[in-house]
Amino acid sequence: MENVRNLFQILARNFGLLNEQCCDNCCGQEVSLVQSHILYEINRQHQPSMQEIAGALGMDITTFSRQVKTLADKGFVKKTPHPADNRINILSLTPEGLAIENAIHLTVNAQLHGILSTMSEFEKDTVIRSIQLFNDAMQKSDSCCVPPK
Amino acid sequence: MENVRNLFQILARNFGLLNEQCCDNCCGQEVSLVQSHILYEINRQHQPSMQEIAGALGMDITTFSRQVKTLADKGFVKKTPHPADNRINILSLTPEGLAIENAIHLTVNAQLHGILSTMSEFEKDTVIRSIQLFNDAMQKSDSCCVPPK
DNA sequence: TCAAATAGTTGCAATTTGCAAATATAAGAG
DNA sequence: CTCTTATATTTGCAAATTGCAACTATTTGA
Repeated sequence: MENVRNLFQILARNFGLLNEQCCDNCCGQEVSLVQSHILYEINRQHQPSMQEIAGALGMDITTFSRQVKTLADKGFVKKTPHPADNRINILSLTPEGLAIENAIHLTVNAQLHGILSTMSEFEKDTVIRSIQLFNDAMQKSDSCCVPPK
Repeated sequence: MENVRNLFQILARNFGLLNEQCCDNCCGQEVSLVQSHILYEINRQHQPSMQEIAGALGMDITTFSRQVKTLADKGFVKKTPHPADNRINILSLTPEGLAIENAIHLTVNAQLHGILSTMSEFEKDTVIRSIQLFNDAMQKSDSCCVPPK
């Protein structure tokens, strides 16, 4: 009841390790862990700008700019000028980028399901619903998870 | 039921942001995020060696060695040669290191409780129990969360 | 007693990071 | 319409982080 931090710290660490390993396994030296986060978020959003993705990930925009350039050079991400505002670049995944994102997604998802498979149906449902609940609560709380300005 | 990855990806990301912000807020330029992870794990284990902490965090031992040196130079971590084996260094927090770790712990814990406070008692309990359950399942699963050899 | 194993540290060289300053474009005031 | 200001993104640069290979120091075991 008290030590909530421990739970989340360990969870986040373990998921991070799993994520990193999966990333290594499915896409070899193709993309780094942070780059995989970028692919993930571009895929998730609808015609996002650089700012939007960088903001969602809490990344410094200059660091982000360079990482996107790397991904674009590798042919995984495409930058399209916004039709109504040339300052803005719309980001999208190329077919190759999408393939990598999908590979990572399937691998991570399979690992997670493997872990959940040790539980009863009821427990599994409860765990999933709980995390959903917590994510929603986090989203609503503006005191946190808002990247610094 | 299907898309478990999304849930964990977002959870881990948001907790990461929260963790980072807390770290900035309580200890200013004192320690970086990775260094805070090191303090956390040293505090958690009982007379740990370098290998044990680096292993738990999935960090490369050489990177870890340098980070520990930085922390030792700052006076937050102490390295004590193992009495029975001089190759091994036992790591421990200095009072200053412990103070920082405690400050981070309290801040993160408070934030998390703030988020949980928007839920009913029942929901709160369920969420906490669920994460406990999942962490245990992860620990048992040897297919993941085992840093690459 | 000496060859292998183990713990940890350094020498690089590449990558990543973020602040400050620059560029490019758009929007608004007059 | 023109000039100031705001917004989006990129670069310069210098510091911090990373990891592989090689090295040192100790211990273990044949």
